[in-house]
Amino acid sequence: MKEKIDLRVVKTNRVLFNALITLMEQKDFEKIKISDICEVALINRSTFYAHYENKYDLLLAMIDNLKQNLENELKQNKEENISKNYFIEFLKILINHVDEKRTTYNSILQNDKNGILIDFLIDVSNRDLISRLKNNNIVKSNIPLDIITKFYLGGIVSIGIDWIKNKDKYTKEELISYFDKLIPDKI
Amino acid sequence: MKEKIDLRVVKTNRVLFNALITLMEQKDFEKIKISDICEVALINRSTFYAHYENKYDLLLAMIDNLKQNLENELKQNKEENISKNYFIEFLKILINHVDEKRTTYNSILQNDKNGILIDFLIDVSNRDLISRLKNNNIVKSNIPLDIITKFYLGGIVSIGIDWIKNKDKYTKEELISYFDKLIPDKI
DNA sequence: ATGTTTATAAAACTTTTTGTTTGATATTTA
DNA sequence: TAAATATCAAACAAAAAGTTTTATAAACAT
Repeated sequence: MKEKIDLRVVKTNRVLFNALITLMEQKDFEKIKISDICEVALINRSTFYAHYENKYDLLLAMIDNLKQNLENELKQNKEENISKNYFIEFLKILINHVDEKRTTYNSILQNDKNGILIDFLIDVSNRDLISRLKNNNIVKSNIPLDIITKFYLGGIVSIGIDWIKNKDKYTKEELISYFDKLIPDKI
Repeated sequence: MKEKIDLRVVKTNRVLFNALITLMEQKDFEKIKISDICEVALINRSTFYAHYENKYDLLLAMIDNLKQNLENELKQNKEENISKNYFIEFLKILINHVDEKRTTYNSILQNDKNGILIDFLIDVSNRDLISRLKNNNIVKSNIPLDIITKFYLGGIVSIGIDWIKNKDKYTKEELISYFDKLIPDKI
């Protein structure tokens, strides 16, 4: 039941993905025209429409493709390497994967709306968080302070997003108590 | 030097913000037309262009407005309340703020591209992370497991994004060592 | 190697959406 | 109440999206 994909289709997908990445490095996703993509990809606009409904559709396909690549790399490693320290092993592969496709990931991250939210949270909460972490082991480690704050604020935002999207999963009080436990206090 | 803003402008901004939020709850930002926004806001399209260049411009203004609200609330509390536990105090205000504007924040988060990346990272790394956290104090606390993983993966993504955007700030090896220190291992 | 299938290109076209301009009207400010 | 100016209405131009048709070329199957 394996469906063979026409070589031409594979090729078209590749040039479309590459064109999108190239353009996303240059400008906002919003401002990219389908005709731009086709021009860079050197394909006809009607061919684009034969494959995708719009540019967002194309973006999702490209991201899905990335995910498949990563999953393959992880799978391959699992078979070869039988290390005890799974998580560090996982991180290494992940980081290499992202490093190799850095421009792609960067272009995806470049124009996002969440990032704006996170940035303003960092902006607004930095001082209070640092005051909590002060005199703590973490701060005494040789990790740069801005890395530490990014880490904990990233965690907060991540749970916060979950809380926003799932209103009745837990109360505000529970949320606070989770943060209180997860973020190290003075010792 | 205070510039007074015409009441009509204030009103127009408000209806535009509200219209955008309403529409973002219903569909992708990509698919929202400026004419949609104006229709919902009950203003003329030429009025829109008198204030904003495009819908992304409007979105940024709306988010900036949110930020100002939050900052005011924080400032007000700082003056009134002189508690020792600054960070928990901060979190309470933040959470109340987000809770009150939940639909707004939700609509912003609904259609983002980073979220897709984070989701697939969660998808792909869950098992390995849990295996690391197992037999650890954190997992033994009464925090739900999916909250814990969201927290640490959020932290990882947050630093990861920083690393992607600032190529030469630190090496892959340093990155790994940061994660190794920040994420609790078996005790 | 050859006939068949099918993806792509080309071009012309319709529709949608954007963005601009004008002058009249209504609202705010002082 | 007068002056200033934001909004509206309507018509317009231009850009981009999306569709359709036919011809061509590339990949596939046998």
